[in-house]
Amino acid sequence: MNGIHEQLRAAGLRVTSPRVAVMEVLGEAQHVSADTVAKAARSRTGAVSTQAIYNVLSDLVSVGLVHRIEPSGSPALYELSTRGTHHHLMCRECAKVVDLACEHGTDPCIMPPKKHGFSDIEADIVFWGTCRECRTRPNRSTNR
Amino acid sequence: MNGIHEQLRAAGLRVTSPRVAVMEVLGEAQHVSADTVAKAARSRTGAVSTQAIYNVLSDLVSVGLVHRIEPSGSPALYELSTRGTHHHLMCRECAKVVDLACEHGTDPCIMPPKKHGFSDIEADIVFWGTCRECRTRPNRSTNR
DNA sequence: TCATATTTTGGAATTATTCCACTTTAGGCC
DNA sequence: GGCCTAAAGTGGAATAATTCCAAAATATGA
Repeated sequence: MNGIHEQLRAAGLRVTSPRVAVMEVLGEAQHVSADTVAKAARSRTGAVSTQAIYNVLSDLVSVGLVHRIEPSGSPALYELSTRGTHHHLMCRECAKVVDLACEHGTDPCIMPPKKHGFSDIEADIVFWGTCRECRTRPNRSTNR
Repeated sequence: MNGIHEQLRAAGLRVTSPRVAVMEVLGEAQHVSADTVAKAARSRTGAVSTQAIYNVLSDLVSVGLVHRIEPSGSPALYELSTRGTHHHLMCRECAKVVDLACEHGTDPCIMPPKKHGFSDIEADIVFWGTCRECRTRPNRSTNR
């Protein structure tokens, strides 16, 4: 019934409460930071060490259950891999994130033309822009 | 004669020794970290504060003279914008960087299909892979 | 040459993440 | 059902990259 236990098992991971809590949190929120995951997991399980959160997230990413987005300058964000491949569009000013299907076909956008001897190539593309709200907000400060 | 002074002026920036030093450093090296820039600038100009390096790099990026690459998990890298638009292929293990022309035409790879109300959209695509040297190195440790 | 806005300095603070040594726990086994 | 052992978690300190702040220095243009 509870798919999380089975997913963990299938991935060769032991079922522990931090892991279950993190999976549950990620099931309810999209692209969240480690810190956000930690808070949400704690309000669910009680005490969970920060280290455990990072370990769990790292393990889940390793086995492919979770996807890590690492936007420039912002802390890494995590989401369940089950949502399918997509990229992200992020506001430079308020860090809002919009999911973005790659509509230019499949490979071209995510595979580089020449491999240069590299293997296992992948790309997470984060597009940066300024969202409407930020753009039209009255007195916003310039960039520095 | 010295294009750097003029480039700075044209961009509306005052000509200061940290700025000139940083521009010179970037003229000789590709995709270097702030720390590397700092060391190289110091060996050229004498003392330059870390803060100045960050300020200068940030200013140069703002006016478009310098391009910042922000690979996931690694410190930001900087390079002169004059080298034209290209993306990067980086080794997960040794952080080696290969320049990569986008050969799938121009727009498709760097513009998202729908703007979702965002403006000034851009993307720096960093492809990740494992380079030949790392892949064939004998006893490399697994990922955690 | 001077005034002033812009830059730089130095030092401390932050943020995100990782390291380390020790304790706890999940899950196979008798 | 209760051990055993490897796997996972804890707590606390450490690190790395970057930013904040207030004071001192300096580039420019009037």
